[in-house]
Amino acid sequence: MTGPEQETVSSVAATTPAPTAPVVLPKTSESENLLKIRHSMSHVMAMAVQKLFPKAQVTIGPWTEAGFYYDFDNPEPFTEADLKAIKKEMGKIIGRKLPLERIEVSREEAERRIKAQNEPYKLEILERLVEPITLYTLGEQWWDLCAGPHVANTSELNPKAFELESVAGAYWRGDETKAQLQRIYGTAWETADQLSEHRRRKEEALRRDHRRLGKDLDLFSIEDEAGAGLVFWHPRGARMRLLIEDFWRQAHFEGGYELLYTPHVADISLWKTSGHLDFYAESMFGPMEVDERQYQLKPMNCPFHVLTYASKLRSYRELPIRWAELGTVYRYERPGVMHGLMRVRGFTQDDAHVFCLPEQISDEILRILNLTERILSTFDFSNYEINLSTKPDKAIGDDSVWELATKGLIEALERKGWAYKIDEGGGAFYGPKIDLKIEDAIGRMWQCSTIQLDFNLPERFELDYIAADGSKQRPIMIHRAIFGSLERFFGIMTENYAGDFPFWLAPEQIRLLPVTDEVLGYVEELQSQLKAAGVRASIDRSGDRLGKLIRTGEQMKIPVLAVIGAKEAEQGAASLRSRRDGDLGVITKERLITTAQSANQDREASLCFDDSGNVGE
RNA sequence: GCCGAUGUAGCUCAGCUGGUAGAGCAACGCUUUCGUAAAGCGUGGGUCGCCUGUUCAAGUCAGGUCAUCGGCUCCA
Repeated sequence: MTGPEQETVSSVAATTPAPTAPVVLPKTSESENLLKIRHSMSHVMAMAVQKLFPKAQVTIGPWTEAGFYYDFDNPEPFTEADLKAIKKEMGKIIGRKLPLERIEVSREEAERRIKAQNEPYKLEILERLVEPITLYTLGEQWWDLCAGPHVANTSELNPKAFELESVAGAYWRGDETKAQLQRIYGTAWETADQLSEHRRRKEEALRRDHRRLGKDLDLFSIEDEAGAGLVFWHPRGARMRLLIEDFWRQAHFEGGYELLYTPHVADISLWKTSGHLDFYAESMFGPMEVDERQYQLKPMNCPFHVLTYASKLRSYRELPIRWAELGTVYRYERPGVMHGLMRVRGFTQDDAHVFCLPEQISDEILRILNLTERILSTFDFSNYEINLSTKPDKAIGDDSVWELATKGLIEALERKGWAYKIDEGGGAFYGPKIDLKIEDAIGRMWQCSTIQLDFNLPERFELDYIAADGSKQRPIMIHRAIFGSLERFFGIMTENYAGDFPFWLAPEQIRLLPVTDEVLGYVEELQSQLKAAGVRASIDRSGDRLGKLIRTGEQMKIPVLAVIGAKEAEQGAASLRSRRDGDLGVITKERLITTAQSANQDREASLCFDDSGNVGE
């Protein structure tokens, strides 16, 4: 468990950030200067590439949040060594203090200049440009079609504040049927300090990578032999998942839901009826034949919940019906797209469906928003970005239904008091939706939760209920997921906490560290008492010295390490060291047990003792 | 699926232009019974992702395949 790699990892974790003034990284979108730098830097790179690789044709080269990239069509892919050479050439160009000049040209003039250079992609770009057509020269020789803005001279570019980061394939115009280009990614800043801060952040993201932590903390694995995108939950990860699921179930029961279990496969006719076979087939595992019937592994849970609804006659008095399920689904993902727990082929949705009356929409959505907030905030996600997506051009259902439903969503958001953006026409063909993104500890946004109205499935399965007047009516169906995918959420949460899980969620909460073998009897007694109280306590029996026991415990990010030597054993106590809060002092075992127990009950992030009642010094 | 890179012990990695594998940590054993981030010594452990080919000889070369990583595309 302890490799050289881990040493780096844990020493980063152990050292508090340097107390020097923090470098604030400006965003391209906020800094005109940075935007110019990056724009110009991409031109400098393109010029460097064309000098070193005369056959390279240029395409586009925009700025990004952390830098810039440029796509080239080059007969040979660029290598790492090429990047070094390109960077060196860029340094030379910058050193020559070349002016960048904006020139406005006629379409004909631009075309003439491009043809002279034999740049077919530029010609294609030109076709789509509207006047005024501008180009920027870089020195005497080189120019590119560009709207700008740019720095006035390469002397404004800091040769110590940029780096070429990677090379990757990219399609022309992002279309996979078009030519594959070579994209070179770079990062560029105003100062060298900003560049090193950018590097530090990249390392920080690496340190938090759930794939790394999943391995180091022994939470899960993905096994080649079983196949890509299929997750094995190890005992420690499984324990955490169970805690998450238990909390989720409790929250759902309290939130007025009932839970369902449905099969993993069903006769393929179900997927014909639902329409998935028509519009979702390429994301589905192929069918399997059993007893001359075709069965289909489920990519979604909804048809099962719909069938459950349809299993008997429903009255309006029953509505709203709220059913949730932790349903494991399988989806075909193309090779090469899998990514740790974030993108897999088998995952568990925290899926729920609400069947309700049209006039109940707003109440039900509000109820879902409240439950969503409750569940996400328990994992310390409390900054949200909300999108409301409305009717697209191609849609089913009457305008009046869409209007009613969209109004219901807006009303719920207003009642909740949450700010939201409207994505006009961004809804699914079968109904409007609300998507919610959460912000993690290092400012990244992740979309997990989604609430979608569905006018399609009730229609296809001819769902109905008996209304007050005795007539048959179609219910409104709402799909919603809060975690989205349990696997993916687990990955996001792991990165959010950087593996330093809150006390209640940690797979191993308290590790007892015997200073000598003499105290093992007492340590074992304490462990079984903690376990009896539902606290996940373990004993480090390695026989290593205390320093090593602590080191190992910290590396495994155990929330509480309990040092027990002769003194503590005699006092019936433990000397506690909290990963989050440092030394907690010597605490009697009774207090430790009750405090840990209530911390579990209240889902606390750490153990908290007030000062009274500590044992001696 | 596409472009590029990678795949050697449980982990992290070394192994030059082909001559049947090494280190550190981990594991195990012995000694040490130790007080808040690594005690000492020793032992075991790999058909070098998999298949096929070239060669007297393949971890090393070639082809295929699977997986992983960085992207593209797609998406929970």
